[in-house]
Amino acid sequence: MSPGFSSPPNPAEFNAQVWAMVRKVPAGKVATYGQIAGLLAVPEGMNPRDYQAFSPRWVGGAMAACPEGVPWQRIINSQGKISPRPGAEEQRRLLEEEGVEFNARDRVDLKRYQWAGPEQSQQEQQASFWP
DNA sequence: GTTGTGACATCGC
DNA sequence: CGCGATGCCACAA
Repeated sequence: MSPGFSSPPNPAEFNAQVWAMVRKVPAGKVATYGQIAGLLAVPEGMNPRDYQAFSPRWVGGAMAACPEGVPWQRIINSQGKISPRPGAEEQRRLLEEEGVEFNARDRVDLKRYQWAGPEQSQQEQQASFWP
């Protein structure tokens, strides 16, 4: 089910921000939960340290309810692997179609495929596409 | 009221 | 570099 791990102050709004950020991730790139959480603004009145500690879970919770149109497949954990969940194979297949290479251990090289950020997303798209 | 668990992150070996 | 184990909060049984 959706545990919702510690609901953020405004779950609906937080989820919307997460989805918006995920939509900015270009094809062929991947982002980690913590990265997405870090790109989002910290809710007021909340200790950044706590936010950093739990926001990744909230991102996960948001992905659990991700609507259509959101490239949820590009969001993986900091280890560069797909979290063990039903549909993981589907996710991996989709990423491979986008050009993301998987290691022999079902792992992605984050140094190479991790999303640089929302500012450089446009450059990434129109600039050099990998050989 | 208590126990277990979760689309993660980080530290240690 | 890779893999295993631990911790955080809140909510469900």
